[in-house]
Amino acid sequence: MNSVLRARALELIEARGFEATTAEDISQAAGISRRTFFRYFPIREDVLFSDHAAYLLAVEQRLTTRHDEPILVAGHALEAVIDGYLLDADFVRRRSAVVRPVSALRDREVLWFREYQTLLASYLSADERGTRGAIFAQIVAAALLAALNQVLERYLETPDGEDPKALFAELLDDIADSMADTGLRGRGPGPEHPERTGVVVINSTLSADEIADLIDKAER
Amino acid sequence: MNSVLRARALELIEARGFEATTAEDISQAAGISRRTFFRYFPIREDVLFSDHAAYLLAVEQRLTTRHDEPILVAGHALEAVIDGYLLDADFVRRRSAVVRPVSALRDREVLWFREYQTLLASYLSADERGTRGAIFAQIVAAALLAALNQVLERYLETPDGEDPKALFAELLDDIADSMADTGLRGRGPGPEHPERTGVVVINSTLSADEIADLIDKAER
DNA sequence: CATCGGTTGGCACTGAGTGACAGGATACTG
DNA sequence: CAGTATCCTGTCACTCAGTGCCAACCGATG
Repeated sequence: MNSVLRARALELIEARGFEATTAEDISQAAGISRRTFFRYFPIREDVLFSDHAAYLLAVEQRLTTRHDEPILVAGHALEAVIDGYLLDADFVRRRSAVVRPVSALRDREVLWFREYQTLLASYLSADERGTRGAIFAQIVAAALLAALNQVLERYLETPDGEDPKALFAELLDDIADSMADTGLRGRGPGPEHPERTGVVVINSTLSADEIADLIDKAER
Repeated sequence: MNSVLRARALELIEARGFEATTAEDISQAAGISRRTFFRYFPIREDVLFSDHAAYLLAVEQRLTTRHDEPILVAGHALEAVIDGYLLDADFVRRRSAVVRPVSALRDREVLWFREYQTLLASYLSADERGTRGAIFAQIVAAALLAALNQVLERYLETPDGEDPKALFAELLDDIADSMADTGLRGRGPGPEHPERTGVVVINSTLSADEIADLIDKAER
């Protein structure tokens, strides 16, 4: 039923536009009563976004069935959404065409993506101690979701573009790398491993000796 | 008027709760008609968020009146929001108390923050070439907004906590640093400054000599 | 058959949001 | 000053989202 409603709704909206398609219209087209429609979708806009509820479950699932660097686990979990989009490519493309021009729908979509973000953030902050950890978890989650969002958007607007999963994997790597070397660290910036020394040399065309020299000069 | 409405609305909502406060109630309390109320706030929830429209302008302003590393400019611009919160601390605290338990209001707030994000993203991607630049702009904007959001949230829940501007500055630094050394770069990862050499030493208790030694060994 | 939990439909109601129109205030012009 | 254009407000009427309530129905189970 759920998916019947979704299909009928999309057809009607494609034909008449979203604002001109009432809950009554959709229910009628699907052969149910208006009242029942609102039992399936307490918010009218969500007829078009029922898939996200499923993806959300899938993401949550994947968070628990993998053990690795937390950011990578989170990223891998998010791929469930890409998988969903790929499987349902036809629907998802048509949807995006009707969502884009309607602010109420765009807003609703943003809020769905927000769900993923809070899910990831709570996962990422689970094994982080202290306030800073929770903050960084939110930041990383936001970055991951922005990446996912961009990947999906690009996939939708250029059907024959880059492979979305590959692009996402690439972005995920970049994000994970970024977070690895700075204050945006999982286990807090330093105090827990005070004796550790890390050295990063970027884009160097210099020899080790010359670098050592630079360090000498920079020391204070 | 605008601010009168805001004040009356907050009082009523504090007293009866949001769902039980109709647009009619608010308009009446402010001495205007319901119709006029909707002229000020096409969406009822926005009575409580009128300040964001102003902040948004301030942020946009600041984006143009500073020249520096783009991420830092963006961060500096966002501080306008913190300034606003600090100036209007009383209102903003009472608001947060009524917003937190009401999902419709939380959602609306999320969408306001989304506005900042798209604003920053479009600024950040302005001088970025190519697809990658636009993607990274979105990611960075999302990270900055998550940071701002966390800062404000923490400020609201613990009145006597850390200085929000200081905390934000710190997070901004972290984010800017993260982006500086990896693929998440503004002007592309490296090729434009191939001769630059950067060295970062983290949490070192070692001397410069010992570090130079490490580099030697790591060299391949 | 009886009945019991879950789903549906019908009905009525509240309240958000909007279009149309009619004053009323204000400012500008000669 | 009178005349007029402009903007703001209130009134009325309407559509439609969303919800509570109750009655009917359906399938399973004893």
